[in-house]
Amino acid sequence: MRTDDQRAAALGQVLELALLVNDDMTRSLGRDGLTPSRAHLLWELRGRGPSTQSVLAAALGVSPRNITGLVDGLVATGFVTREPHPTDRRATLVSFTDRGARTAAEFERGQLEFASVLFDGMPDRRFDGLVQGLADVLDRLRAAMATAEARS
Amino acid sequence: MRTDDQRAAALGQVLELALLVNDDMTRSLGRDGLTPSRAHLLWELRGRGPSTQSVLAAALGVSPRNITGLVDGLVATGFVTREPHPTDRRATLVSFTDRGARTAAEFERGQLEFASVLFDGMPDRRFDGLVQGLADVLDRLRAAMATAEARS
DNA sequence: TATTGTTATACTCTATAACTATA
DNA sequence: TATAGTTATAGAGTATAACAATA
Repeated sequence: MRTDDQRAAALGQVLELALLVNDDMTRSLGRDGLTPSRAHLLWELRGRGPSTQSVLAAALGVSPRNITGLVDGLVATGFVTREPHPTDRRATLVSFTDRGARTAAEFERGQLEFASVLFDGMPDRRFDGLVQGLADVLDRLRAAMATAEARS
Repeated sequence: MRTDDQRAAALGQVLELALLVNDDMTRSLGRDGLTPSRAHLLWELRGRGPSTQSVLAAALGVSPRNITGLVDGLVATGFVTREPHPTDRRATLVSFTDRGARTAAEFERGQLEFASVLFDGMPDRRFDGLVQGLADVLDRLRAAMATAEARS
């Protein structure tokens, strides 16, 4: 049987992992002149192609006002442009600049490198145990957050 | 041999875990009227007892100016007080109010509950595999961030 | 001269509410 | 009447730099 101590230690691992992953990501993005929120917008844009701000607001789960600010920042730093929407004169289309498209494409390369750091040379058995354990924990966490969401 | 796809999927799990843990924590703290940064300050205070702001700045790894703001917020919301330092008239001691001490003590209870959500009913073999995998990944991540730190 | 914490200034992320232009 | 995006306002976290009081 597992002791409370063992569970607390495992939780500590999970919390530290979340912290370190966050820090690593923030630093890496900072080297590209990006913040996590702006990078998230680029990521969504990469998956959707040119998008209106209201679509981006829904995708990121933030207010329209906030999207105005994020796009302002990304325009000022040369990652995206605002173009008139071809048929709806109320809307604007946010599109990549060359630099923005290049940067977003490199997110994938960055992820491969990060996967190397985390998993290269790890024995298969341990890797498999990790993957199964994470799948289980993620299921529990998703379920817990869904019920918390529903209750609110 | 592991494929790139398997590694990418495992990385996706790690990133999602970091995201969900962060969100869950932020929501839970919000219910107590706290932000992550303010909660972090309370956590350090709990481990150290009454502390000067400069000690807290070093503990949180943020600027002294930032600590002024965090303590301002925690004083305004009734979690801590500023007291004169008994021997150094430049410094102030940040101490818990009753409410702050109670809240910080409940962080531990909250962690036990969170551990329950993540691990209750998980087969021992899977739990052990998860713990070993996390230990390995954490070692790699700490090492990578330490060398990145040293290089900068 | 060095340290502690403040004020001054600035940038980012976030929100709600009011408003304009357009559908 | 509803939608898209803006301005207005506000709060929180973060930083550097200048400064006052004290060591």
